[in-house]
Amino acid sequence: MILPASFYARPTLLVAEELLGQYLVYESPQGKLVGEINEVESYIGSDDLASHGARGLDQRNRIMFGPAGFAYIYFIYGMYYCLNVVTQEEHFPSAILIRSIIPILGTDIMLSNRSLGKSTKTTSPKQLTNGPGKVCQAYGLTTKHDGMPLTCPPLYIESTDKKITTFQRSSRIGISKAQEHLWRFHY
DNA sequence: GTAGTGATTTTCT
DNA sequence: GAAAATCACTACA
Repeated sequence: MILPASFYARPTLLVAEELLGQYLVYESPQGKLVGEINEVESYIGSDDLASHGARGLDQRNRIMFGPAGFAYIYFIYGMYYCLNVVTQEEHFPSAILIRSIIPILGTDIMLSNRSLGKSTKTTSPKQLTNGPGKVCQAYGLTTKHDGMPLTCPPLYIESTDKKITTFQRSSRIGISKAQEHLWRFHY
């Protein structure tokens, strides 16, 4: 079953925890892609200095201030995109960054999307989508998908009835601020 | 195996 | 002008 908007319209840390083990599905032009979410990070409120929402509403982060259940995709480091899921109520900046997934279906499509022409040695199937930039590249997601709903095809998260109870918490990756928050969940 | 660094562009100061 | 929610390549152990 597709997770409804009401699932996302709850406290961000709770949603992040329950997203582990669910399937991120994208019915791409090339075919259906499915992956199990195994790493997420939360970005919550205007007090979270590591969050784009901390500096107030602007052109890039406006989706974070919108209602729950939408995709927030932004461009970073000149070459990568990151996919977030917007949570909680409208006007409150909060989102969950999908950091890593395990490919389930459409692995060949993901591989061709990533088109790693050079090094096939260091790229094992496990490393295909084990980073936020890689997930977007494998799924073919760009800022064209920014603000797209996650509650209906082609892009949505499928509930697996699986509840991950053994996961780890740690500080977030790739940021320099607010590292005291253990808002990264993975297993 | 780990450690260090270049790529590249959007956005804010 | 500088930093950024990253990744892959190179060098060295």
